[in-house]
Amino acid sequence: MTQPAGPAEPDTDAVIALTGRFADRDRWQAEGWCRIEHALELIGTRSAMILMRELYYGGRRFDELARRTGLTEAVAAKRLKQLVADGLLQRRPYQEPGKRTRYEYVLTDLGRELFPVLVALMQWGERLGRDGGVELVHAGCGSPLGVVVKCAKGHEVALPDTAARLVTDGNGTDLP
Amino acid sequence: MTQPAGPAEPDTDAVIALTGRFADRDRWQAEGWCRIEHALELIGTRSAMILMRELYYGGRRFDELARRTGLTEAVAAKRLKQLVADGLLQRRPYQEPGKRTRYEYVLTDLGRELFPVLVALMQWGERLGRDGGVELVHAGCGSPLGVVVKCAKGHEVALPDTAARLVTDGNGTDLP
DNA sequence: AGGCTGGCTAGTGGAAACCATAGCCAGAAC
DNA sequence: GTTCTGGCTATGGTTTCCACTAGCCAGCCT
Repeated sequence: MTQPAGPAEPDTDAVIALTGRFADRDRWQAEGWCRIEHALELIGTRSAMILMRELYYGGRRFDELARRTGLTEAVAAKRLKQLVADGLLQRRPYQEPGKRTRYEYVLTDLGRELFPVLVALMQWGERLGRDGGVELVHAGCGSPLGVVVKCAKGHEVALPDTAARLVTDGNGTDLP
Repeated sequence: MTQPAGPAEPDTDAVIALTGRFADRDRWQAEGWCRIEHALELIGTRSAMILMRELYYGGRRFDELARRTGLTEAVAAKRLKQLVADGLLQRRPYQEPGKRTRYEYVLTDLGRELFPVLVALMQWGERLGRDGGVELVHAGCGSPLGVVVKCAKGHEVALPDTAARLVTDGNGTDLP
């Protein structure tokens, strides 16, 4: 009667195994230390993410970006300015013949490296089962794109039994 | 004189190549169709994302989740309720001996499948170069985790020259 | 019976995100 | 010059996010 659901479902343990100084969860906290939080400070808004999407699709010019994301020009201007300041985009002058100089927004290396995040989000969004939608496929073979979790040595980390260990960066700073 | 920056930097073309009916960008729009937008409706807030992080670290109980994310209990309660309603988490009763029945939050399959998104965000967050931070490593070999963009047939898609084609889902619905 | 504790809920308030509308400015076109 | 256009900026409003404080309720402990 207690824990009726106990053995019925496979015990969904933590995906990330904690070892070493991280084993005792009462003695550390990820808040403020987490790289996810750092990332979200830059691209944590819907407008930032869908502007990046539009840039991956090849959008460059201001009014086109605003129109195709459905954002108002005010929001688009503010967010683009922030993305440039944060180094994801570069504002670059261009000039069509017989036109005045204008500016376009192009991805920097940092911006281009966000691609796996977008792909991962798309892949997960597909799981939600809403119909319609746009899907990315590999240009070479035509089959859909996704992301795979791997370690630096190339070992693929399977999802159901993903295990990991936490480390700080090299400089031995103490945990908060 | 025109396009002074033209050949200087490698032309940062669209990461995603558009072909077929998508080639003419004026004739379609991703707005409302994009799976990224669908995904962001569920996990587009900072609180949702860091609660998921805490669940991956093994957090389960309400006050622990609230405390370790740094969220207020009010926000944590609201967001957890939403995550349960959206199917990322499951609210499950448990009872420690001599205590009353309580509820814990555990990841569902849908929630567990979000893991690549978190890893991708962490990987990108590392690029931001803030010092400190928590990093995930492969439990087996100890080297850091990341994500790799791959197609369903297993071809790895290199970042600098990622190419893709857009498709609708099978049912041939027309584009907006 | 009264207190304590875990797990919330309610009220308030500030800040940020977003939308809508309107206006501004530089410079090519006329 | 005047107009037109692309690329913004400004103003005002609604909604959402989040923090802070306070309180509630179930049920175990005494």
